[in-house]
Amino acid sequence: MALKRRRNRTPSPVCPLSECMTILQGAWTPNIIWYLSEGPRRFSELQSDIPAVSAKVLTARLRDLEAKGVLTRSVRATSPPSVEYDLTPLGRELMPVIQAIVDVGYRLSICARNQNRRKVAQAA
Amino acid sequence: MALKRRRNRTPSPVCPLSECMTILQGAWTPNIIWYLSEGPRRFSELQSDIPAVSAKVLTARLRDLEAKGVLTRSVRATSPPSVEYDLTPLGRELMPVIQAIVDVGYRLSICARNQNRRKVAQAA
DNA sequence: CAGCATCCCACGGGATACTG
DNA sequence: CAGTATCCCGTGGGATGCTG
Repeated sequence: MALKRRRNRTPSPVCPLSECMTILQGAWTPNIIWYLSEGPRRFSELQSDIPAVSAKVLTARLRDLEAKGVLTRSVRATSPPSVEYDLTPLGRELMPVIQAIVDVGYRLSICARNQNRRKVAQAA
Repeated sequence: MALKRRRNRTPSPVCPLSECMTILQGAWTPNIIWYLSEGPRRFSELQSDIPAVSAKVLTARLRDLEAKGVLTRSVRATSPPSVEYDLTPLGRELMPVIQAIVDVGYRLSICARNQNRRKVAQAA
């Protein structure tokens, strides 16, 4: 940060506010939390909950969230191995946040649509 | 979407929930909204509010948010041109959301730190 | 002042194949 | 079942330089 040799790799400027947002970083993170809100779920269950996500990314996001204390990962050493993910109390506190985003997001998308319509009308 | 020729460019799988999150997409978006919450602000003011952001990105995010109806952009055709950005009512509704994320995020970071300490203790 | 334009890199994420 | 490994691409974003 002090000296920036050419083409600095910009390690992480990130002010405090952005840092907080990293909790919900990753396109699938909110969905994962959402589906876990109904109770603990196994890896494959999450995969069918969110079919579009790849195993790699699902693993990555789950590990991230685990490290952040949003959820817990418990391995059951059964013959077909099974792993269960569950929200921590703290993770559960994210629910209203996500819900709020969904709410406002929905109204914003409607608003944007209307504005587009208006623009089209003006253009005509 | 229907037929996927090899190496599909995966246009945008995005389930509804993720789509809502796109409002807050971009590392600097929450900060921009945050600093606008205290009232309308000019481009250069936002730049000094968030020194780490580049002009390019700031412009990009502002345009995005404008298109989404989160804020308005008003050009004042003065001799030193000045542009003011202001939150829309809808944009202002994002404030509690961001605040909530900050709150939970703060406690999560503390939690993570404690866990690290615990792990270090175990390792020792 | 408030931006575009250009270049270039890092990283998130998809696809596919393989493993304990 | 629940991943890991590899490869590859698109995009977000930083740096620098230029303009109305």
